Amino acid sequence: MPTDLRIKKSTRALLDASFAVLLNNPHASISEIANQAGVGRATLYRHYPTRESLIQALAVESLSIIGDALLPIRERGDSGMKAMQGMLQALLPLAQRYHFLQMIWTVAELDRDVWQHYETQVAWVTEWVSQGQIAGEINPALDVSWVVSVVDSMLYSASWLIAQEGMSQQKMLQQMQLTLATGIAAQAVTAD
Amino acid sequence: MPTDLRIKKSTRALLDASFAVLLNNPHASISEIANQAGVGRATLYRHYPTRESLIQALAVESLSIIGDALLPIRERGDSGMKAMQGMLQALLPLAQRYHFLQMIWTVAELDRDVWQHYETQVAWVTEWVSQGQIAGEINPALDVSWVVSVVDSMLYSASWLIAQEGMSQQKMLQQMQLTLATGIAAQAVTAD
DNA sequence: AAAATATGAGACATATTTGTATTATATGTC
DNA sequence: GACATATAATACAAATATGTCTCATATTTT
Repeated sequence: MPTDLRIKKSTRALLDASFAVLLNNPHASISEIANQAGVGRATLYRHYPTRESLIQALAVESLSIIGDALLPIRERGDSGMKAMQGMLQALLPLAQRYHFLQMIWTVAELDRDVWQHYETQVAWVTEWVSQGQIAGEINPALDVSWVVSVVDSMLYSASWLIAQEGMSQQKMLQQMQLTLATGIAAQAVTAD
Repeated sequence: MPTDLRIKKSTRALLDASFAVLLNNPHASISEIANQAGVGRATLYRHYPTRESLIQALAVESLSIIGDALLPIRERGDSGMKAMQGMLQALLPLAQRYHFLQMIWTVAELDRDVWQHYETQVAWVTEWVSQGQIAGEINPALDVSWVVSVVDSMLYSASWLIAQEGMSQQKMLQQMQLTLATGIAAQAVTAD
Protein backbone atom coordinates (compact mmCIF):
# COMPACT_ATOMS: atom_id res chain seq x y z
CA MET A 1 0.00 0.00 0.00
CA PRO A 2 2.00 3.02 -1.20
CA THR A 3 1.94 6.29 0.73
CA ASP A 4 3.89 8.35 -1.79
CA LEU A 5 1.32 10.45 -3.58
CA ARG A 6 2.99 10.04 -6.94
CA ILE A 7 2.80 6.29 -6.73
CA LYS A 8 -0.83 6.36 -5.68
CA LYS A 9 -1.65 8.65 -8.57
CA SER A 10 0.16 6.52 -11.13
CA THR A 11 -1.21 3.20 -9.99
CA ARG A 12 -4.72 4.61 -9.77
CA ALA A 13 -4.46 5.87 -13.33
CA LEU A 14 -3.06 2.56 -14.50
CA LEU A 15 -5.75 0.46 -12.89
CA ASP A 16 -8.52 2.68 -14.23
CA ALA A 17 -7.07 2.74 -17.73
CA SER A 18 -6.45 -0.99 -17.67
CA PHE A 19 -10.06 -1.67 -16.82
CA ALA A 20 -11.35 0.61 -19.54
CA VAL A 21 -8.99 -0.63 -22.24
CA LEU A 22 -9.02 -4.34 -21.39
CA LEU A 23 -12.80 -4.38 -21.09
CA ASN A 24 -12.90 -3.61 -24.79
CA ASN A 25 -9.96 -5.72 -25.78
CA PRO A 26 -8.45 -8.13 -23.25
CA HIS A 27 -5.44 -8.41 -25.51
CA ALA A 28 -4.78 -4.69 -25.79
CA SER A 29 -1.14 -3.66 -25.74
CA ILE A 30 0.75 -2.43 -22.74
CA SER A 31 1.59 0.68 -24.74
CA GLU A 32 -2.06 1.39 -25.24
CA ILE A 33 -2.82 1.02 -21.56
CA ALA A 34 0.04 3.33 -20.61
CA ASN A 35 -1.12 5.91 -23.11
CA GLN A 36 -4.67 5.74 -21.89
CA ALA A 37 -3.45 6.15 -18.33
CA GLY A 38 -1.31 9.15 -19.26
CA VAL A 39 1.60 7.30 -17.67
CA GLY A 40 4.97 6.45 -19.13
CA ARG A 41 5.44 2.91 -20.30
CA ALA A 42 8.55 2.53 -18.15
CA THR A 43 6.47 3.65 -15.17
CA LEU A 44 3.89 1.05 -15.93
CA TYR A 45 6.60 -1.61 -15.92
CA ARG A 46 8.02 -0.25 -12.69
CA HIS A 47 4.71 -0.77 -10.95
CA TYR A 48 3.63 -3.91 -12.75
CA PRO A 49 6.63 -5.82 -14.14
CA THR A 50 4.50 -8.08 -16.32
CA ARG A 51 1.21 -7.91 -18.10
CA GLU A 52 -0.04 -10.68 -15.87
CA SER A 53 0.75 -8.80 -12.70
CA LEU A 54 -1.21 -5.81 -13.94
CA ILE A 55 -4.20 -7.94 -14.83
CA GLN A 56 -4.02 -9.76 -11.52
CA ALA A 57 -3.88 -6.52 -9.57
CA LEU A 58 -6.92 -5.37 -11.48
CA ALA A 59 -8.69 -8.63 -10.79
CA VAL A 60 -8.01 -8.35 -7.08
CA GLU A 61 -9.39 -4.83 -7.11
CA SER A 62 -12.45 -5.85 -9.09
CA LEU A 63 -13.18 -8.74 -6.78
CA SER A 64 -12.71 -6.45 -3.83
CA ILE A 65 -15.18 -3.96 -5.23
CA ILE A 66 -17.67 -6.73 -5.90
CA GLY A 67 -17.09 -8.21 -2.47
CA ASP A 68 -17.79 -4.85 -0.88
CA ALA A 69 -21.02 -4.63 -2.82
CA LEU A 70 -22.10 -8.06 -1.59
CA LEU A 71 -21.13 -7.44 2.02
CA PRO A 72 -24.41 -5.82 3.10
CA ILE A 73 -26.26 -8.95 1.98
CA ARG A 74 -23.98 -11.08 4.06
CA GLU A 75 -24.16 -8.79 7.06
CA ARG A 76 -27.92 -8.78 6.99
CA GLY A 77 -27.86 -12.56 7.00
CA ASP A 78 -29.97 -12.71 3.84
CA SER A 79 -30.25 -15.90 1.84
CA GLY A 80 -32.50 -17.44 -0.79
CA MET A 81 -34.56 -15.18 -3.01
CA LYS A 82 -33.88 -12.14 -0.89
CA ALA A 83 -30.16 -12.57 -1.33
CA MET A 84 -30.55 -13.15 -5.06
CA GLN A 85 -32.60 -10.03 -5.50
CA GLY A 86 -30.10 -8.18 -3.37
CA MET A 87 -27.32 -9.41 -5.61
CA LEU A 88 -29.05 -8.14 -8.70
CA GLN A 89 -29.39 -4.73 -7.14
CA ALA A 90 -25.88 -4.59 -5.75
CA LEU A 91 -24.16 -5.89 -8.83
CA LEU A 92 -26.04 -4.16 -11.61
CA PRO A 93 -23.86 -1.06 -11.43
CA LEU A 94 -20.87 -3.43 -11.43
CA ALA A 95 -21.97 -5.73 -14.20
CA GLN A 96 -19.24 -4.60 -16.56
CA ARG A 97 -16.64 -5.29 -13.94
CA TYR A 98 -18.14 -8.69 -13.34
CA HIS A 99 -18.07 -9.46 -17.02
CA PHE A 100 -14.53 -8.18 -17.24
CA LEU A 101 -13.42 -10.73 -14.67
CA GLN A 102 -14.78 -13.49 -16.83
CA MET A 103 -12.85 -12.21 -19.81
CA ILE A 104 -9.50 -12.13 -18.07
CA TRP A 105 -10.10 -15.06 -15.74
CA THR A 106 -7.57 -17.43 -17.29
CA VAL A 107 -4.80 -14.96 -16.44
CA ALA A 108 -6.26 -13.76 -13.17
CA GLU A 109 -6.87 -17.16 -11.63
CA LEU A 110 -3.14 -17.90 -11.56
CA ASP A 111 -2.74 -15.39 -8.73
CA ARG A 112 -3.27 -16.66 -5.20
CA ASP A 113 -4.73 -13.40 -3.96
CA VAL A 114 -7.31 -13.53 -6.73
CA TRP A 115 -8.25 -17.05 -5.82
CA GLN A 116 -8.76 -16.22 -2.19
CA HIS A 117 -11.12 -13.39 -2.96
CA TYR A 118 -12.93 -15.48 -5.52
CA GLU A 119 -13.36 -18.49 -3.29
CA THR A 120 -14.73 -16.34 -0.52
CA GLN A 121 -17.31 -14.81 -2.78
CA VAL A 122 -18.28 -18.09 -4.37
CA ALA A 123 -18.73 -19.54 -0.90
CA TRP A 124 -21.05 -16.72 0.11
CA VAL A 125 -23.20 -16.91 -2.99
CA THR A 126 -23.29 -20.69 -3.01
CA GLU A 127 -24.40 -20.70 0.58
CA TRP A 128 -27.16 -18.17 -0.09
CA VAL A 129 -28.51 -20.33 -2.89
CA SER A 130 -28.20 -23.57 -0.93
CA GLN A 131 -29.94 -22.12 2.08
CA GLY A 132 -32.64 -20.85 -0.20
CA GLN A 133 -33.15 -24.36 -1.53
CA ILE A 134 -33.21 -25.88 1.91
CA ALA A 135 -35.65 -23.24 3.06
CA GLY A 136 -37.87 -24.02 0.12
CA GLU A 137 -37.53 -20.64 -1.60
CA ILE A 138 -35.31 -21.63 -4.47
CA ASN A 139 -36.16 -24.57 -6.68
CA PRO A 140 -34.05 -27.54 -5.58
CA ALA A 141 -34.32 -28.99 -9.06
CA LEU A 142 -31.91 -26.30 -10.18
CA ASP A 143 -28.18 -26.77 -9.73
CA VAL A 144 -26.57 -24.24 -7.45
CA SER A 145 -24.00 -23.40 -10.10
CA TRP A 146 -26.79 -22.89 -12.58
CA VAL A 147 -28.65 -20.49 -10.32
CA VAL A 148 -25.47 -18.49 -9.80
CA SER A 149 -24.90 -18.54 -13.51
CA VAL A 150 -28.41 -17.31 -14.22
CA VAL A 151 -27.91 -14.33 -11.96
CA ASP A 152 -24.63 -13.61 -13.71
CA SER A 153 -26.15 -13.88 -17.12
CA MET A 154 -29.05 -11.63 -16.30
CA LEU A 155 -26.71 -9.01 -15.01
CA TYR A 156 -24.80 -9.23 -18.22
CA SER A 157 -27.94 -8.88 -20.32
CA ALA A 158 -29.12 -5.95 -18.30
CA SER A 159 -25.82 -4.13 -18.48
CA TRP A 160 -25.68 -4.74 -22.19
CA LEU A 161 -29.15 -3.34 -22.77
CA ILE A 162 -28.29 -0.34 -20.64
CA ALA A 163 -25.15 0.32 -22.65
CA GLN A 164 -26.44 -0.50 -26.13
CA GLU A 165 -30.10 0.29 -25.99
CA GLY A 166 -30.14 3.06 -23.45
CA MET A 167 -32.38 1.26 -20.98
CA SER A 168 -32.52 2.72 -17.49
CA GLN A 169 -30.97 0.91 -14.55
CA GLN A 170 -34.25 1.04 -12.69
CA LYS A 171 -36.10 -0.58 -15.56
CA MET A 172 -33.54 -3.29 -15.96
CA LEU A 173 -33.49 -4.02 -12.27
CA GLN A 174 -37.23 -4.48 -12.33
CA GLN A 175 -37.07 -6.77 -15.36
CA MET A 176 -34.35 -8.85 -13.80
CA GLN A 177 -36.12 -9.26 -10.49
CA LEU A 178 -39.37 -10.18 -12.15
CA THR A 179 -37.70 -12.68 -14.45
CA LEU A 180 -35.66 -14.21 -11.68
CA ALA A 181 -38.79 -14.73 -9.60
CA THR A 182 -41.22 -15.98 -12.21
CA GLY A 183 -39.39 -16.58 -15.47
CA ILE A 184 -40.84 -15.05 -18.57
CA ALA A 185 -44.22 -16.72 -18.51
CA ALA A 186 -47.21 -14.53 -17.95
CA GLN A 187 -49.06 -16.95 -15.73
CA ALA A 188 -47.05 -18.69 -13.09
CA VAL A 189 -46.44 -22.17 -14.44
CA THR A 190 -47.14 -24.72 -11.75
CA ALA A 191 -43.90 -25.94 -10.30
CA ASP A 192 -44.11 -29.68 -10.64
CA MET B 1 -19.91 -19.54 -54.61
CA PRO B 2 -16.66 -21.16 -55.74
CA THR B 3 -16.69 -24.47 -57.55
CA ASP B 4 -12.92 -24.99 -57.68
CA LEU B 5 -12.20 -27.55 -55.00
CA ARG B 6 -9.01 -25.85 -53.93
CA ILE B 7 -10.85 -22.64 -53.22
CA LYS B 8 -13.58 -24.42 -51.34
CA LYS B 9 -11.02 -26.23 -49.25
CA SER B 10 -9.08 -23.09 -48.43
CA THR B 11 -12.05 -20.94 -47.58
CA ARG B 12 -13.58 -23.71 -45.48
CA ALA B 13 -10.34 -24.03 -43.53
CA LEU B 14 -10.12 -20.28 -43.11
CA LEU B 15 -13.66 -19.86 -41.86
CA ASP B 16 -13.28 -22.72 -39.40
CA ALA B 17 -9.96 -21.49 -38.10
CA SER B 18 -11.22 -17.94 -37.88
CA PHE B 19 -14.11 -19.02 -35.74
CA ALA B 20 -11.93 -21.04 -33.42
CA VAL B 21 -9.22 -18.42 -33.07
CA LEU B 22 -11.39 -15.31 -32.92
CA LEU B 23 -13.73 -16.91 -30.40
CA ASN B 24 -10.82 -16.91 -28.00
CA ASN B 25 -9.35 -13.61 -29.05
CA PRO B 26 -11.34 -11.33 -31.35
CA HIS B 27 -8.15 -9.39 -31.94
CA ALA B 28 -6.02 -12.35 -32.93
CA SER B 29 -3.61 -11.73 -35.77
CA ILE B 30 -4.21 -12.66 -39.38
CA SER B 31 -0.99 -14.66 -39.24
CA GLU B 32 -2.36 -16.74 -36.39
CA ILE B 33 -5.56 -17.45 -38.25
CA ALA B 34 -3.69 -18.48 -41.39
CA ASN B 35 -1.46 -20.76 -39.36
CA GLN B 36 -4.38 -22.34 -37.59
CA ALA B 37 -6.07 -22.88 -40.94
CA GLY B 38 -2.96 -24.46 -42.43
CA VAL B 39 -3.27 -21.93 -45.22
CA GLY B 40 -0.68 -19.47 -46.50
CA ARG B 41 -1.07 -15.91 -45.36
CA ALA B 42 -1.03 -14.69 -48.95
CA THR B 43 -3.86 -17.11 -49.69
CA LEU B 44 -5.85 -15.75 -46.85
CA TYR B 45 -5.45 -12.24 -48.27
CA ARG B 46 -6.42 -13.44 -51.72
CA HIS B 47 -9.73 -14.73 -50.43
CA TYR B 48 -10.37 -12.07 -47.82
CA PRO B 49 -8.52 -8.85 -48.70
CA THR B 50 -9.06 -7.32 -45.28
CA ARG B 51 -9.57 -8.51 -41.75
CA GLU B 52 -13.03 -7.01 -41.82
CA SER B 53 -14.07 -8.98 -44.89
CA LEU B 54 -13.00 -12.20 -43.22
CA ILE B 55 -14.94 -11.40 -40.07
CA GLN B 56 -17.96 -10.35 -42.09
CA ALA B 57 -17.92 -13.55 -44.10
CA LEU B 58 -17.76 -15.47 -40.86
CA ALA B 59 -20.61 -13.46 -39.43
CA VAL B 60 -22.78 -14.17 -42.47
CA GLU B 61 -22.03 -17.85 -42.14
CA SER B 62 -22.73 -17.85 -38.42
CA LEU B 63 -26.04 -16.06 -38.89
CA SER B 64 -26.92 -18.48 -41.63
CA ILE B 65 -26.23 -21.45 -39.39
CA ILE B 66 -28.29 -19.93 -36.62
CA GLY B 67 -31.07 -19.04 -39.03
CA ASP B 68 -31.18 -22.62 -40.24
CA ALA B 69 -31.48 -23.80 -36.67
CA LEU B 70 -34.40 -21.46 -36.05
CA LEU B 71 -36.20 -22.31 -39.28
CA PRO B 72 -38.12 -25.32 -37.95
CA ILE B 73 -39.64 -23.11 -35.26
CA ARG B 74 -40.77 -20.67 -37.88
CA GLU B 75 -42.06 -23.34 -40.19
CA ARG B 76 -44.12 -24.93 -37.44
CA GLY B 77 -45.65 -21.54 -36.76
CA ASP B 78 -44.60 -21.69 -33.10
CA SER B 79 -44.64 -18.59 -30.95
CA GLY B 80 -44.63 -17.63 -27.29
CA MET B 81 -43.24 -20.06 -24.77
CA LYS B 82 -43.13 -22.90 -27.26
CA ALA B 83 -40.91 -20.88 -29.55
CA MET B 84 -38.70 -19.80 -26.67
CA GLN B 85 -38.22 -23.34 -25.50
CA GLY B 86 -37.58 -24.36 -29.08
CA MET B 87 -34.95 -21.66 -29.36
CA LEU B 88 -33.17 -22.92 -26.28
CA GLN B 89 -33.07 -26.39 -27.75
CA ALA B 90 -32.04 -25.31 -31.23
CA LEU B 91 -29.42 -22.83 -30.16
CA LEU B 92 -27.74 -24.60 -27.27
CA PRO B 93 -25.36 -26.45 -29.56
CA LEU B 94 -24.72 -23.11 -31.24
CA ALA B 95 -24.30 -20.97 -28.16
CA GLN B 96 -20.63 -20.32 -28.77
CA ARG B 97 -21.35 -19.18 -32.28
CA TYR B 98 -24.02 -16.89 -30.98
CA HIS B 99 -21.71 -15.43 -28.41
CA PHE B 100 -19.04 -15.04 -31.05
CA LEU B 101 -21.35 -12.82 -33.07
CA GLN B 102 -21.73 -10.54 -30.14
CA MET B 103 -17.98 -10.27 -29.75
CA ILE B 104 -17.34 -9.27 -33.34
CA TRP B 105 -20.56 -7.39 -33.91
CA THR B 106 -19.04 -3.91 -34.22
CA VAL B 107 -17.08 -5.11 -37.24
CA ALA B 108 -19.72 -7.44 -38.62
CA GLU B 109 -22.59 -4.98 -38.57
CA LEU B 110 -20.88 -2.77 -41.15
CA ASP B 111 -21.65 -5.37 -43.81
CA ARG B 112 -24.99 -5.14 -45.55
CA ASP B 113 -25.31 -8.91 -45.93
CA VAL B 114 -24.82 -9.35 -42.24
CA TRP B 115 -27.48 -6.79 -41.48
CA GLN B 116 -30.02 -8.46 -43.71
CA HIS B 117 -29.58 -11.82 -42.04
CA TYR B 118 -29.62 -10.23 -38.62
CA GLU B 119 -32.73 -8.19 -39.20
CA THR B 120 -34.57 -11.21 -40.49
CA GLN B 121 -33.74 -13.22 -37.42
CA VAL B 122 -34.49 -10.41 -35.03
CA ALA B 123 -37.83 -9.99 -36.74
CA TRP B 124 -38.67 -13.68 -36.27
CA VAL B 125 -37.69 -13.80 -32.63
CA THR B 126 -39.30 -10.48 -31.81
CA GLU B 127 -42.51 -11.65 -33.39
CA TRP B 128 -42.49 -14.90 -31.45
CA VAL B 129 -42.11 -13.00 -28.20
CA SER B 130 -44.72 -10.38 -29.10
CA GLN B 131 -47.25 -12.98 -30.15
CA GLY B 132 -46.56 -14.79 -26.92
CA GLN B 133 -47.36 -11.64 -25.01
CA ILE B 134 -50.52 -10.96 -26.96
CA ALA B 135 -51.59 -14.57 -26.49
CA GLY B 136 -51.03 -14.23 -22.78
CA GLU B 137 -48.20 -16.74 -22.53
CA ILE B 138 -45.30 -14.38 -22.03
CA ASN B 139 -45.42 -11.70 -19.38
CA PRO B 140 -46.28 -8.40 -21.08
CA ALA B 141 -44.52 -6.54 -18.27
CA LEU B 142 -41.25 -7.72 -19.78
CA ASP B 143 -39.67 -5.84 -22.66
CA VAL B 144 -39.34 -7.86 -25.83
CA SER B 145 -35.66 -6.99 -26.08
CA TRP B 146 -35.19 -8.10 -22.50
CA VAL B 147 -36.78 -11.48 -23.15
CA VAL B 148 -34.61 -12.00 -26.20
CA SER B 149 -31.54 -10.98 -24.26
CA VAL B 150 -32.33 -13.32 -21.40
CA VAL B 151 -32.61 -16.25 -23.76
CA ASP B 152 -29.33 -15.27 -25.35
CA SER B 153 -27.43 -14.92 -22.13
CA MET B 154 -28.83 -18.09 -20.65
CA LEU B 155 -27.61 -19.97 -23.66
CA TYR B 156 -24.20 -18.53 -23.11
CA SER B 157 -24.20 -19.50 -19.46
CA ALA B 158 -25.34 -23.00 -20.26
CA SER B 159 -22.67 -23.44 -22.89
CA TRP B 160 -20.08 -22.17 -20.50
CA LEU B 161 -21.10 -24.63 -17.81
CA ILE B 162 -21.00 -27.40 -20.38
CA ALA B 163 -17.50 -26.44 -21.46
CA GLN B 164 -16.01 -25.55 -18.10
CA GLU B 165 -17.87 -27.69 -15.64
CA GLY B 166 -18.63 -30.69 -17.78
CA MET B 167 -22.41 -30.42 -17.49
CA SER B 168 -24.41 -32.39 -20.01
CA GLN B 169 -26.35 -30.68 -22.75
CA GLN B 170 -29.49 -32.46 -21.68
CA LYS B 171 -29.14 -31.27 -18.13
CA MET B 172 -28.48 -27.71 -19.15
CA LEU B 173 -31.40 -27.70 -21.52
CA GLN B 174 -33.66 -28.84 -18.73
CA GLN B 175 -32.34 -26.21 -16.34
CA MET B 176 -32.76 -23.48 -18.90
CA GLN B 177 -36.29 -24.47 -19.80
CA LEU B 178 -37.32 -24.70 -16.20
CA THR B 179 -35.76 -21.35 -15.37
CA LEU B 180 -37.29 -19.66 -18.35
CA ALA B 181 -40.70 -20.96 -17.42
CA THR B 182 -40.74 -20.37 -13.71
CA GLY B 183 -37.64 -18.43 -12.69
CA ILE B 184 -35.57 -19.80 -9.86
CA ALA B 185 -38.20 -19.76 -7.15
CA ALA B 186 -39.36 -23.08 -5.80
CA GLN B 187 -42.97 -22.11 -5.48
CA ALA B 188 -44.52 -20.29 -8.35
CA VAL B 189 -44.67 -16.69 -7.28
CA THR B 190 -48.06 -15.22 -8.00
CA ALA B 191 -47.91 -13.10 -11.07
CA ASP B 192 -49.26 -9.77 -9.94
C1' DA C 1 15.70 23.52 2.48
C1' DA C 2 17.93 19.30 1.50
C1' DA C 3 17.53 14.78 0.26
C1' DA C 4 15.17 11.12 -1.78
C1' DT C 5 12.79 9.25 -5.36
C1' DA C 6 9.09 8.82 -8.85
C1' DT C 7 8.57 10.05 -13.40
C1' DG C 8 8.47 10.96 -18.66
C1' DA C 9 10.89 10.84 -22.59
C1' DG C 10 13.87 8.78 -25.34
C1' DA C 11 16.95 5.16 -26.89
C1' DC C 12 18.11 0.44 -27.94
C1' DA C 13 17.80 -4.31 -29.65
C1' DT C 14 14.54 -7.54 -30.63
C1' DA C 15 10.25 -9.64 -31.96
C1' DT C 16 6.00 -9.75 -34.35
C1' DT C 17 2.79 -8.44 -37.71
C1' DT C 18 1.09 -6.35 -41.91
C1' DG C 19 0.19 -5.83 -46.88
C1' DT C 20 2.14 -6.88 -51.09
C1' DA C 21 4.60 -9.30 -54.67
C1' DT C 22 7.13 -13.21 -56.95
C1' DT C 23 8.03 -17.91 -58.28
C1' DA C 24 8.01 -22.90 -58.52
C1' DT C 25 4.85 -26.40 -57.90
C1' DA C 26 0.68 -28.89 -57.09
C1' DT C 27 -3.85 -29.56 -58.33
C1' DG C 28 -8.17 -28.86 -60.49
C1' DT C 29 -10.69 -28.04 -64.80
C1' DC C 30 -11.71 -28.85 -69.47
C1' DG D 1 -3.25 -34.85 -71.32
C1' DA D 2 -2.94 -29.92 -71.81
C1' DC D 3 -3.86 -25.92 -69.79
C1' DA D 4 -5.23 -22.87 -66.17
C1' DT D 5 -4.82 -21.46 -61.80
C1' DA D 6 -4.62 -21.90 -56.73
C1' DT D 7 -1.17 -22.29 -53.57
C1' DA D 8 2.94 -22.23 -50.14
C1' DA D 9 6.97 -20.31 -49.23
C1' DT D 10 9.68 -16.55 -49.33
C1' DA D 11 11.06 -11.80 -49.53
C1' DC D 12 10.50 -6.90 -48.78
C1' DA D 13 9.55 -2.48 -46.48
C1' DA D 14 7.10 -0.62 -42.98
C1' DA D 15 4.66 -0.46 -38.70
C1' DT D 16 3.94 -1.75 -34.05
C1' DA D 17 5.08 -3.56 -29.65
C1' DT D 18 8.15 -5.34 -25.98
C1' DG D 19 11.41 -5.24 -22.12
C1' DT D 20 15.07 -2.72 -20.48
C1' DC D 21 17.95 1.17 -19.50
C1' DT D 22 19.52 6.12 -18.80
C1' DC D 23 19.03 10.79 -17.48
C1' DA D 24 17.08 15.31 -16.43
C1' DT D 25 13.41 17.01 -13.93
C1' DA D 26 9.47 17.34 -10.96
C1' DT D 27 7.52 16.12 -6.79
C1' DT D 28 7.33 14.18 -2.33
C1' DT D 29 9.40 13.09 1.93
C1' DT D 30 12.21 14.18 5.72
